[in-house]
Amino acid sequence: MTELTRGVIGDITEGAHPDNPVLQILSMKKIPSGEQERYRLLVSDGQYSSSFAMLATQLNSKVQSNEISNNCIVKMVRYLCNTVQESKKVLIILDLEVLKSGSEVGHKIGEPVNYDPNKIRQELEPSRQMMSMAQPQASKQSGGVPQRNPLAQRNPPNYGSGSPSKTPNGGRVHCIAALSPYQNKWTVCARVTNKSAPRTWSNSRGEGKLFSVDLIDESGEIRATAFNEQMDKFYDLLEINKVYYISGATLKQANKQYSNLNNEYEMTFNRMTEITPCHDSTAIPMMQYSFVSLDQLDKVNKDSIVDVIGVCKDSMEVVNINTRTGRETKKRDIQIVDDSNREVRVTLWGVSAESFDGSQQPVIAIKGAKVSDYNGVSLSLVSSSSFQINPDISEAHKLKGWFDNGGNSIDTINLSNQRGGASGGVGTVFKTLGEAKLENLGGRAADQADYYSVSATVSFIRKDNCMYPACPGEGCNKKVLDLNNGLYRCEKCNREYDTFNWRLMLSVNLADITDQVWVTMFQDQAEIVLGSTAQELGTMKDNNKEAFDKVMMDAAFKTYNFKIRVKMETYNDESRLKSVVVGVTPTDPKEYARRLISEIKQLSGQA
DNA sequence: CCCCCCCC
Repeated sequence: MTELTRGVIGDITEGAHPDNPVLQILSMKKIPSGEQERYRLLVSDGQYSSSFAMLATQLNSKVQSNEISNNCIVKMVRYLCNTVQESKKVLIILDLEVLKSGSEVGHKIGEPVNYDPNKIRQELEPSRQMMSMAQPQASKQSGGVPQRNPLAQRNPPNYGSGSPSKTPNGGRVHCIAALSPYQNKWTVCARVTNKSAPRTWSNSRGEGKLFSVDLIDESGEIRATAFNEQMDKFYDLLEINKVYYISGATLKQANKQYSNLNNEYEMTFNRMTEITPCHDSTAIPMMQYSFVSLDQLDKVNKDSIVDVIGVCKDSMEVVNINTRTGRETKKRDIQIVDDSNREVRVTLWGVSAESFDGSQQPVIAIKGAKVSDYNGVSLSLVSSSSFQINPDISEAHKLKGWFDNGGNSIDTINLSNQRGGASGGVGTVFKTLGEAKLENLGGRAADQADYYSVSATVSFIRKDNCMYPACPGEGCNKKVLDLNNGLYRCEKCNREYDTFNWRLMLSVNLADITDQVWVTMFQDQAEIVLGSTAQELGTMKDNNKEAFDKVMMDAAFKTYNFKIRVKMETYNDESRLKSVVVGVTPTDPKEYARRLISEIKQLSGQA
């Protein structure tokens, strides 16, 4: 039978820090606090009950998954007790193990009395007992009366693992998790885990420069930003991996769209802010992650920021990329896999891309990757992201063990199915034409393309102007002018040729059961749909109109999987969505039926 | 007070 650590709530509020105390969670309350929800818990040690406990936000998922529920018995593996508002105690549970589920226990154990530090401890009876499932022999040795854990009081009070509890001025160190805009006198002791490059901005509200850092302590994490003068003051002082006392910054609601740090607030340094290095800091953790298992990524919204960990199964070469804004940069795609048997593509940029070495198939832990819907799901690092190679954390060791013991040869599902993964075909997410219109694909921003795949039928092909004589110059393909003297002039190459190539630029209407759309198909795709080469068609067009018309006729009412790029394009101040087919394969009826079945299962909740 | 973050 699982026993509670009787009386331990009193011990903890008095400053003790026993290892692995066992409590029962009597009830939970969601605290309304902005976007980041928090749970306050009514806990019992069998003797006392108190609602002073809060769940660290990284454990919220255990409530949502019902692993933590009313009446469950938990062992507090990591916790800390802080004083807020002069004398109020708050217990923050950083990590716990559920020993017995709420449904297994089913009721409140004993008759705990509400703990009031000023009253109850004086009336305390002497036999406070430690009983735990983990130490049955301890209770036997002491003649059936379990003793308190002898290690219980060795740790210093308040901070579990010896983090500084005093500031250099002798004040108390606050924990990051307890910071809020409603508290104005505080000092935290925090490690910098990430530091951005300096950046400037200029918009209608003004211009300036800034940089930001991610700060963590044992209780939690927070982002801090320094603008203008504060950037000049603190940029060189704050170094990654070093620890600082920080006080007097502004706290405001964090915009979760741009961060996945587990904090509903973020910090802005101001002219009152003081930052001094801390040299007594071994216990401040190095990094805090909230990993999302790869099999959960398809449930995450596009553009979300997530932490992931995986084994780098495959690493592509570095390639040069020209961005839309004309800048040149480098990228490297890697493929990471985890023990949910999923793999996903991750894109690294710039220096990270160049220096990354995937040859030893390392574990990579990524903080703050951005979720993209390209080819299903893929991830991309952004400037606020960071990653660690083979970090010394349990998740990494667990994954490496899984990978080396068979995980590396498992047939995984590739969420970024560009390499012949589970769903095959032309890649990207399948939608109906109706869905593509409804989701406003391509309409989010100028010059921003969206891709989707659709199984659709060719309903009409425009014959007029469907092909043109093109420049035979290597990779040119521009339209040439027939000089009617056997020469053809290309304006782009600024020269005449004695020959030209036929190029197709086909305007095609596609239909499925939901809608229709006009798309453009260039050479390669048009040749597949027409079943003839551009050269053959060019000859027919000039010499055998009947054969040409027959090709066009025969091409209609055939069904393909089209991969379509949608983009907003503007001509003469008029914007319209333009759809270009970038891939065509015949629809395989078996694969199509399988996809429909899987969609039906998902819609009916069976998947 | 930023929040752009790239390519297929």
